[in-house]
Amino acid sequence: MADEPFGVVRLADVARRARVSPSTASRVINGNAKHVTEALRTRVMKAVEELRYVPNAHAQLLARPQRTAVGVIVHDVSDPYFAELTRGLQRVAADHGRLLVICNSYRDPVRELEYVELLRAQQVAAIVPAGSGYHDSKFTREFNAELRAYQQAGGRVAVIGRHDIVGDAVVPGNEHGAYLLGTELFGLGHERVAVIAGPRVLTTTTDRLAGVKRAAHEFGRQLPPKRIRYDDFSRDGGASAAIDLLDREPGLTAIIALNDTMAVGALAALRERGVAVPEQVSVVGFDDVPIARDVTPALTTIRLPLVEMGVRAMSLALDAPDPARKPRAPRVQHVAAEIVRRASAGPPPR
Amino acid sequence: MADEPFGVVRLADVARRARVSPSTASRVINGNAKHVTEALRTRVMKAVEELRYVPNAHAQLLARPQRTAVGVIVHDVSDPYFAELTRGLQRVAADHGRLLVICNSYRDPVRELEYVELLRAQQVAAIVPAGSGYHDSKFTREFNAELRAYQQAGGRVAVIGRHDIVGDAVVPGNEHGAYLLGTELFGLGHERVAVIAGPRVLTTTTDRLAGVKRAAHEFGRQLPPKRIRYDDFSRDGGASAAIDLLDREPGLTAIIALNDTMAVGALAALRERGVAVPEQVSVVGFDDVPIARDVTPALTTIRLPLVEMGVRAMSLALDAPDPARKPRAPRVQHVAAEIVRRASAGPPPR
DNA sequence: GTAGCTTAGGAAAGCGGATTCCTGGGCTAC
DNA sequence: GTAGCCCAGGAATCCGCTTTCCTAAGCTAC
Repeated sequence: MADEPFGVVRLADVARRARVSPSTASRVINGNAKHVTEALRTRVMKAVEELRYVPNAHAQLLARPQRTAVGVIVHDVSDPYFAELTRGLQRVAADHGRLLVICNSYRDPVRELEYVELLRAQQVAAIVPAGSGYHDSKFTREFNAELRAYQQAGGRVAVIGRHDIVGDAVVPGNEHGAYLLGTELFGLGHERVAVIAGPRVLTTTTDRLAGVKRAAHEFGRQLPPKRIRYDDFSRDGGASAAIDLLDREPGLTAIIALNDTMAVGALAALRERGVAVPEQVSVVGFDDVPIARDVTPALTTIRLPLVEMGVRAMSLALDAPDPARKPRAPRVQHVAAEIVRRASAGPPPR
Repeated sequence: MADEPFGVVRLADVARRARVSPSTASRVINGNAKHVTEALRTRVMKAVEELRYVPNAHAQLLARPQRTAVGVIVHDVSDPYFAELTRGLQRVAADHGRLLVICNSYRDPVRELEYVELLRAQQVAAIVPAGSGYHDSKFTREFNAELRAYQQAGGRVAVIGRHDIVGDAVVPGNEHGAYLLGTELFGLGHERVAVIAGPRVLTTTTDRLAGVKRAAHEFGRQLPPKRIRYDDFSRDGGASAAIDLLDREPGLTAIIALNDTMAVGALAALRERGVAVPEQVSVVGFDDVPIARDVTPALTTIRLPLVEMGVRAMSLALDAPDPARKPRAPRVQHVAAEIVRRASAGPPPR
């Protein structure tokens, strides 16, 4: 601790202080100390200690191309859906001794593209694009081209929740989950059921909507456009959509929110209006985010094993694929959606 | 698009394809194209396009030491407290064109130390340790030494919510906020007030506890150890602490949870037990996390402007300090805590 | 026509480390 | 006593890119 170092400490500084060559210092630091005497060894370690030397990761990566980080591109980590997903991703990454770089695209396709480039530039070992795809074929093509170039160079790709993108994939049962929601509500006898949907451009919206429509169809019911409201996948989006829907058609008896965050917003809006849930209007969500059970009434929703999905995706990304497989054949894992019945849905008022 | 490239594409490949020297290619790509003819320029751009070339960031950083990323070390991004903080950090980082690397320490001091080393190795421009400090002087010393070495090398450090660490700081009014909580409850006439606290080793716990004690003292009340329960800063921690407290002393009339997540857990536990909030027992939280207003009853809590705190910290980290200042004098910004009265606290039952 | 500039663009020198290739000293073995 | 080995540890090369340095071609001006 004697003399405080100034400026960046480099390997050469350590070597000089230990009075050895950089080669020797490097060997000691990297554990390839087979050919180094104990005396030199300790001298080097002491120097490292005193100078608080940390090797320059960039130089290391250049010299020995060994990719250490992995990247995930999510819409927004502070959204509980992605927070849970990330937790699973992180766990596996950590188990593999990998650093997880988290990128928030805020649902901006351009930013998503930029992040792929950035992660590519960082030489990450794997990229995990998580979250909905976009109905935008130009973008999708671009995105795929970028990803393919990355794979070409040895990068691994595992996608969560998209089906339009190259690479291994973990695909949640969006359509099926929404179908379950529909059958639940129609089964309870609801006739005027409205849907609070996320942005139109997102494939998640489309997929889930399709599930609801299938259920409606099966029950011989309609889901006219006026009963569908598109808004942000956010609490406030859910709230304003609910208000809007109710203003247009006060006779509604059930609302299907296409994610929990929106459902929470809807709940808040209804409470403010003095509409009793589920006595007057039933509300259901999707995702089974942690807070779903803590709002009042507790949310009937579709459980997606979010952490598990993250775990699986990162495993796909990091476990080398079976070399016997056709390299171009991506592995796809479907995860089942199941309904969680809580207090927010009941029979329609009569 | 003609021939698919194979393997990693390097600058040399681009240069070869464009039939120019690597120097020229580099100049074009970096915009230093002053000395390059339009003809060559377009040829290079075309090659970049076709090959989907992305420069190796590590090589770039080595050649032109220009730090581009910033790192934040949080306990857990999926905790809403840190999610909000991160959102603020991210916003400013993005405005500065910086990539934000998020590291989850899961409240493990050792991991925190490792992450500092890792971020140092990555040559990040700034490190933002966010979240509580630890009562562990050996660790604190180590952590500081590591951080100081980083600063020595030109790195910037901005801390959120710790006071025992070098660098600029954003310090929330933990003690004051808790004091407000105390005065609120004692002011309402509660006498048997219990506290659900986070882990003992965290300075945040100590600070907030101190605030409650000050309020108690001011009101001539006691806060005996049996009314303090230490547990994880998590929903389940809050739930089990609440149960425990109530089992020991059924006559409690108010519970102060030292963060919202624990408060939500407490609320759930009480609901399960059939204890009415706030009629029988008042519950208050701390942080004003987004869900605080969506649980029932809506949580009376202490607002910390979390996003704002993130913004400020990252600004401190990225805006060069006034060169006139003494370099060793850290800038400290205090952020005020204010009480948000909602439905979960009321007068004690009589 | 030649001296003196300017400028496009190629060659080469690092950036910080890992690693391969050597060198020379200490052995063993005949 | 010397040839042949082994091994510790130093010298040199390379990773991919940026940038400085330099060369030579194209100008202007006298």
